[in-house]
This record gives sequence, C-alpha cells and structure tokens, in this order.
Amino acid sequence: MDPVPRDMAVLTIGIVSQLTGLSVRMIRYYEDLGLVVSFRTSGDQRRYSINDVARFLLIKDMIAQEYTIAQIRKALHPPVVPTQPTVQPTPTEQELNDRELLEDIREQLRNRKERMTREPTLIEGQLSQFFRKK
DNA sequence: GTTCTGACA
DNA sequence: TGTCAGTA
Repeated sequence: MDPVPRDMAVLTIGIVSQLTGLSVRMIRYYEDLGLVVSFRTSGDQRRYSINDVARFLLIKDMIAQEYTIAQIRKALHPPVVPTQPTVQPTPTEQELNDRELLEDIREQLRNRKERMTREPTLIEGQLSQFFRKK
C-alpha cells in the first residue's frame, strides 16, 4: 500500500525546517534563488511535499560540496511544482544534459564516504522510510 | 503562535 | 544567514 503521495504539499515551512535542518530563512532564500518552487495556500503560506524535503536535502548536500547556485539550479531544473501533475513536455537536448548532470551528482552523493561522519544523517534515515517502496 | 515580505548588518 | 518589524 502506497503511503502518502510524495508530491502532496502539506508540510509547513517550520516542519520542513526541522526535517532538513535548514533554517526557515534559508528555505525561503533557496526559493528566491529559484532552486525550489513552493505551493502557496490561499493565505499565501508555503506548503511543501515529501519530494520537496528530499529536494532540500539534495540542495543542502550540494551546497556543502560547494556546488555553485547555478549548477544546483541547473541540476534540479525544471522545478517540480507540488500537487501539479508533472506533465512531461518535450525532452529537449538541454534537459537531457541536465538529467545526466543530476545523475552524476546523485552518483557522487552515493559514493561519498564522508557521509558516514555527517550529523544530519539521522533525519535523512527517518525520511527514507517514505521512499522504501520501489 | 506561525508565517510572510522587506530590510539591515 | 540571523533577526527585527508589521501583517495576515
């Protein structure tokens, strides 16, 4: 049985802050930079999905590895809009290159040995339960 | 109480 | 990046 839809934006910025270890200030900042796109309630409050949390953790890792904002933005492009049925447009040559870059980055993250000594791993471990299946 | 935007250091 | 102001 599939648990919560990973793209259901129901998390407040405060919760995401606790889940990722990122300050509320930085979460909003990364949005300003175009690294993420948040769903907004009628009251204009931000709402995030589990996918977004994973995205933030990836961003966090990349920044820790000193990737430039431009590289991160490119790797994570296009921004996945929560709740919106992500329609796959025409995969342009550029997008295909971006996918390769993203895979390259993820590969690096997988092989990184320093992960063992990292602090926030516990949070990610707990988060991983949402991704167990598949 | 929590979040939002803008602004300052 | 943190924090403060004035709101919603």
